[in-house]
Formats: sequence, C-alpha cells, structure tokens
Amino acid sequence: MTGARAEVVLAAAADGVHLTVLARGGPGGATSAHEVVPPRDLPARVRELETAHPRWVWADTATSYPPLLRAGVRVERCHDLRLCRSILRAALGAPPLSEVWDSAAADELADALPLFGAQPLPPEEVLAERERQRAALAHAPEPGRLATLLAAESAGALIAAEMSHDGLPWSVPAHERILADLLGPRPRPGFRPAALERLQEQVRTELAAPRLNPDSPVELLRALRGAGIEARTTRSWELREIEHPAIAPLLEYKKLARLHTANGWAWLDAWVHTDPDGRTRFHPEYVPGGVVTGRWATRGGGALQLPRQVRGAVVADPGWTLVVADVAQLEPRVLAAMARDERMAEAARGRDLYQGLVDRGVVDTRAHAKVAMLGALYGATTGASAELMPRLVRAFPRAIGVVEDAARRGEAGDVVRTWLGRTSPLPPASWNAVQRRASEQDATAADRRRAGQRARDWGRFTRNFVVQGTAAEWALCWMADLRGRLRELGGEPHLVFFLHDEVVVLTPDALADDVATAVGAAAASAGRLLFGTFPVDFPLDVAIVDDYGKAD
DNA sequence: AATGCACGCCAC
DNA sequence: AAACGTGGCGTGCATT
Repeated sequence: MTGARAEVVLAAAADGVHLTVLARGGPGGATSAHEVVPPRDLPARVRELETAHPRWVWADTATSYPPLLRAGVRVERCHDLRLCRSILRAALGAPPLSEVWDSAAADELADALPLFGAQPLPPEEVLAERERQRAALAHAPEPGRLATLLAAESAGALIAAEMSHDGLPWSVPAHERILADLLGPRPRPGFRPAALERLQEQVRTELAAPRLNPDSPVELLRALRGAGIEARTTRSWELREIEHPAIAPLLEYKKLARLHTANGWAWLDAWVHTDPDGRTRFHPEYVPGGVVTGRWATRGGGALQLPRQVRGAVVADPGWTLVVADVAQLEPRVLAAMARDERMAEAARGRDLYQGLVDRGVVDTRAHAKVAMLGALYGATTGASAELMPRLVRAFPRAIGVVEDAARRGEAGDVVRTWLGRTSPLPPASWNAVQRRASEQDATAADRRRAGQRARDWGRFTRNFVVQGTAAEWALCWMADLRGRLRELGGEPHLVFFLHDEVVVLTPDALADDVATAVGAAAASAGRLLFGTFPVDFPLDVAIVDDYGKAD
C-alpha cells in the first residue's frame, strides 16, 4: 500500500520550502520532481498536490502541520520522521540491525533530534533520513506489522494536530453552573469558594485544630493523630474506613478542593478561549507517542484527566451533536487476540467480557472477574486479585501466558514488543547496577532483596507494556480509519476528543446516525487490520448526546 | 525566586 | 477490592 503511493518530502530551507516528489515509495523511490516555494505559498501548493493523494513526509507533524491547518489545508496521509524514527530505533535496538543507523549522518541526526522541527533540517538531510527509515524498516523483524505501526503513528500525528487545532467545544456557562452548584459563586480574587471555607471550618472544629490547612498532608496527619485517629496516610480511600465526625467533611473538602484547583474558574480562564469563529473551545496539546507504551500524552489543561464532574461542560454547538464511543474492555480483548486465545475470545464475544467470564464459570461474580483480569494485566501480587489469578490461568492459559512471558522477560532485563512491534525500552543503568550487585560474591541479603524487587517492578512494566501498547495500536488504527470515514461523510464531522479507548466526534445533527455507524465500522476495521480473521470483536458503547456528561 | 521532590487525586 | 500498570498536574515543602 505504501509502495504505490507517491511521497512528497517537505523541508524548510533559507530559500524557501523544498518539495521533493518521490514518484513511488519503496526502496530506491525515484525523485521525479523538485521545487522550492516561498513559505507563504506553501498552503496553496499543498492543496494542489493533495488532489493526487500523496503521502507527505516531514520531520515533525507537530510543527509542520499546524500552519497548514491555520490556512485551512488538511492532508490525508503523512510519514512523521520524528515519531517513526523513535519506533524504528527501539525496534532495531539489537545488533547487528542497528548498523542501519550507524552512519555518521544518523548520529548527527540523533544529536539534532531535539531541534527537529524547531530548527528545520536541511532538505538533503530530510531525504536521507527518509531513505534510512525505509532501509531500517526492511531490516526490521516483522516489517509488515511495523509498517502498519508507522502508518498508524503518523495518522495519529495528523489527528492530534487537527484535534488540537479544532479544540473541544466548551460551554463556559455550563461549566460555571457546575462550579456554582458545588462550590458556590465565583470567589473574588485572592479568596476561596464559600463551600471550601465552610468545610474547612467544620474539619478544624471536629479535629480541634483551629489553624489547620487541610491541603497540607503533614499538618493534616498531625491533626488527625491529635484527635486520636490513627491514619497512616491522608489518602481518601484510607480515611473512608475511619469513623469520626471529622471524616465526612474532610472527604467532601478534598473532593471539592480538587475540583476547584484542577478544573475550577482558574482552569476556565487559562484553557478555554473564544476562537476566531466565535466558538468557545478547549485546546489541549496532544502528544502522540508521548507515553512509553505508545499511548498519547497531553500537555496543558489535563485533557486526559477531565473529571466526570465537568464533562457536562462539553456542549455541542446549536445544530451539532456529539457522538461519544468507547470500547468495552479493550485491553483484555486485545490480549485474547494477540495470544490467539480462542477460548478467551469466545468468552469475550458479548458486550460484557467480565460477565462472559462469570457465565462460563471462570469466576463467581462480575466484580471478581474485573479485579482478576486487571490484576493479570497489571501484575497484582496480593489480595483478591492475586488469589483469583489461578482461575484465569486455568481458563485461559494462552492469554495469561502472554503477559506472564512478558513479565519474565522484563524481570530478566530483556525488551518486549507489542503486536505491531513497538519495542519497550531497556531498564535504566541503575537497574542493571542493582542486579549486578546482587550477583556478586559478597552480596548481602538486602542486595538480593532489592534486586528481586526491582526485577519484579520491571516485569510488571513489561507485562503491562505489551497489552497497553497493543491496545494503543488498536485505538490508533480505529481513529485513523474513522478519520477516513468522516472525510467521506463530507468532512464536517470531526474528532474532537480522544481518551485511550474513547472518542468524541462533533457532527452536524443530520449526520449523527451516519457517524455512529462509521465509528462501529471503524472498530471492526481496526480489529481486522491488526488481527486478521481471528474471531475477537470490539463492541462499542455509542451515545448520541448534546453534552459529554450525558454519555455515561 | 526558582527548582525538584513527595504526596494525592484525576483519567484510562 | 486494594494500592498492582501508564500518565498530568496542583499543592506543600525543602533545597538551591
């Protein structure tokens, strides 16, 4: 698929933006044309060339694409050299494959990496990097899957830039109503909301600590002990176990204080703005590949932690609707597929995988199914979760074997790979030092204990890496496919939010049903792209709503 | 005054 | 149910 598509390599230089058309992809892609355009003419030229549906190759989508978006130009496909380089380097980490990267030019590029985008690379370097990546891909284990990953990662970069540009519809009045209901009217600058002041006074009275700042864990712990309460920490879930008149107002204080500091009026002032078109939007910066497993990160405004409390402020514009879709139990389904575990896939066939486990007698309750499964994915070692594990091992030896194997590899200091080939980092030097120390002649029991602890810690990381990373790949493919379908619907419906296994599309009312259908079709398509005919499905919960708060 | 860390809580 | 995976971020507090 990449082979037949023409590529246009884009690089900025002093004399203008260089566009090099590679008539066909694949090794030795022939240069058929080269031109230099003034930066101000670039959007128009990109728009012209886009009619032939090329793949745009550039150093960094996050810096190259936004100017095009501001000029009203969107592209269908790209290859993001920065993101793909990072994946390829990790994938080819073991000698002798790394020789592909050992040229002096590659080292220079590695040094220049932080400048990618910020300081444009010379056009010849961009072209050379493109060819190096082509060669590296050919040398990689499972080049077909890795090519899919590079395409998905690059598509994600486009989507991230577009979503950051478009923003999430945000109703300031709706948000202010939520805040007023819970916290009281907006306090004057330098003052705190009435509800917090009142609760703080209650806590102070009940603990007989008139000057207590409940936001200080140190002070709070001391005050609790002064009142005869033996708390180990000030975490809410521990405090909840305690019977004392101070606890209820304290928990309420913590909840509201969190809302006020994280998503209160200050957050509104900082992150919600009126766009040139007069609409109010929250514009988080999405960071594809920002998490080691391949999940996205975000910067600014805490977009990946939007509390349910304030989701009612995400309101569609008049005449528009939100289509909210999330995948039910994505990670266990992905695990079943990557393990080729037919029995687990069969148990997952319905909408509710956890209930499926109960129905097949694997565990007795849905709650147990959930803790057992999450425990398997995270590496739980204690409690009910760990106790239920043997049942899962017996029922789904192949699936559990995949995560157990990943854990063993991590404990041994080896890398693991996701389904499409994203490779985990090696443990840090300090980890190796601790392991070495434990194997020395004069190692103490403490040395060995520490080494075992660190080894198991890293094993839990690699265990989760393979599943979380493969789930992230599925989600990327889902979104990329959905983006294509939304373009086919005419381009008005567009993605406005993404949260690991959940998307929000903003669409004209009339197209809401078509969008809902597209979201489901994209999920099925992503499943086939990754796992072929393996019979695992990815059921969605889809809601057509005018505000995000109504979606769950 | 700026910086870094610990804590705690939000999301998945 | 318990504190086991990935993150961002606000606050307090010690350090520079």
